[in-house]
Amino acid sequence: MTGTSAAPRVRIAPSPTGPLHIGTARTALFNYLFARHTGGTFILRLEDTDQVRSSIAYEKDILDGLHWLGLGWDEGPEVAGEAARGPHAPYRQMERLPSYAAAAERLIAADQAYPCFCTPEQLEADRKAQEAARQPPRYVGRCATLTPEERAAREAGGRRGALRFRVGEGIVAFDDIIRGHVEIDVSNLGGDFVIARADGTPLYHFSVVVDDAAMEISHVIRGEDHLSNTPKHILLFRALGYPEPRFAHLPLILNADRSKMSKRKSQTAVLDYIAQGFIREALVNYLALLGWATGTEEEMLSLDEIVERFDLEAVHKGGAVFDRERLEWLNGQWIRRLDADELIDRLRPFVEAELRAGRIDWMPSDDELRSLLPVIQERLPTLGAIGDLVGFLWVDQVAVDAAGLVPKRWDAATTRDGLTAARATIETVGEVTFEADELEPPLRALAEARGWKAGDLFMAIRVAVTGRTATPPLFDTLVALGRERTLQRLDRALEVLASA
RNA sequence: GCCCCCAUCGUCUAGAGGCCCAGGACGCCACCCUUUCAAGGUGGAGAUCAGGGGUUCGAAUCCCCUUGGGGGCACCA
Repeated sequence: MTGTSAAPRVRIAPSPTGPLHIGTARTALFNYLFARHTGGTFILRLEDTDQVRSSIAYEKDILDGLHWLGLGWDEGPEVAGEAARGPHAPYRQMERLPSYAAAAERLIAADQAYPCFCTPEQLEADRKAQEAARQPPRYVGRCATLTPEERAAREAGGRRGALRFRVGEGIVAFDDIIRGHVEIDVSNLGGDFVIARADGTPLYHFSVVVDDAAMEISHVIRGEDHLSNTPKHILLFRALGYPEPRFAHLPLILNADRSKMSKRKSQTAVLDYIAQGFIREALVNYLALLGWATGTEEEMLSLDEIVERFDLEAVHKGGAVFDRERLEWLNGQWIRRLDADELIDRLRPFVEAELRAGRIDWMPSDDELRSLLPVIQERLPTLGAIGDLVGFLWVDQVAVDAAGLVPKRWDAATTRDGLTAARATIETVGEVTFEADELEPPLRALAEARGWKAGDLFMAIRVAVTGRTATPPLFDTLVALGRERTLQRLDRALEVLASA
């Protein structure tokens, strides 16, 4: 156990082998929450020792995503011209190789680790045999008892061994902050495990321990998938003479079928959520409530409010299914809370995306967006829904077909009459000012005079000018469209009806 | 196969022995509002608290077993 009085030091240690995953974001969030709540330090470390799968592009995606979420770190790697921050730089494991080599030397000197010359083929054969015998996979220990002469002989042949850690015997116990007392017999660990590749690069179980010790991590808060591996880490902390941090294993985020959330079955990339128009307030709020609750009935909480209330010991043990519908609801709630300027700023990129995708023909001005806010703000489940909601305002022409133009209770002839009359009314009324309040009464009067249900007439107009049956309120929509374009679209619809 | 973890409405959860024949939210249904769609309001369906044993005057809450689910067991992280 570490000292209890010092401020906590926690870390998020993603490996840049893929885009920022929802699960990583949640783990980062909980570490951040714990650090901020306790006045501790939040550290970011990149675990890039898997050279084959790691890439700088993923690293950027992860860092950008965490920034986007508002989860700033106190200590972390240099990035984009910025110097590394914190007393334990560097924060990329591939830049810390000497420290692992030194730790490895100490273990070898103490005979707690030894080189293993087994080939991948041999290991694979062992595994197959164990599987056939219905035995759990485990390293058979072929190289555990090599004499110095035997080692020398193998090394003379130019072969370099991977480094294995001697697991020994006994039971490792620890008190997980979330799960309570956990005990595991090391005989179930699968035998002596590899801590460094033949090329000298460290493996996760090793580098994570060396770095957590070096960076004085006091609380290791991570996913439950690491629970079974924790004894390996504890063994290494002890062998290296380092104090053991406290552990807290978070429940997993699950697919709908309750398996660990995966790319195959769920949308896992944070960047994809961002691209669809989920906002950080909602994502953070939602993620915080996956596996943790305030104990009250409040559920819309800002990051700061969550920090205030967060309690690691109140985190659940059971996994939680990721429910996108609930996220969308929360997102809509948060969008409605955004003030005008903020919403416009956040909406702009999504309108630009519509333009790039060719779904609209020009870019509306900020003022135009602002004037639309009263009717769209409560209708956006995501920012990305903007195009679908009002994209028809920014296209040269909407697609309408004769059948679609005719309201359910009407026929083509009535629709023709209705639109013709409505056009005339709108043209007349709109001569002076073109406002929703001015347009509605005369059109209602028109419907009344002709014995039409106002809703039917409105629906015919709606489809004629927007090409859709579901839109924001009609008169606001006409105003947004403007008199000229409203009339043009009515004319166009009438032409379509005539030629049908 | 072995080890570990977990278990309250479909989902996220409240609940830390009596306030619970279980509360809230999402989703679903109905109604209200209403020109459509949303939003909002009101109401409803939905959990014998996985099952079975205990402990206790009393258990969703404590213990045990069973079942179910998940995770781990790489020269991945």
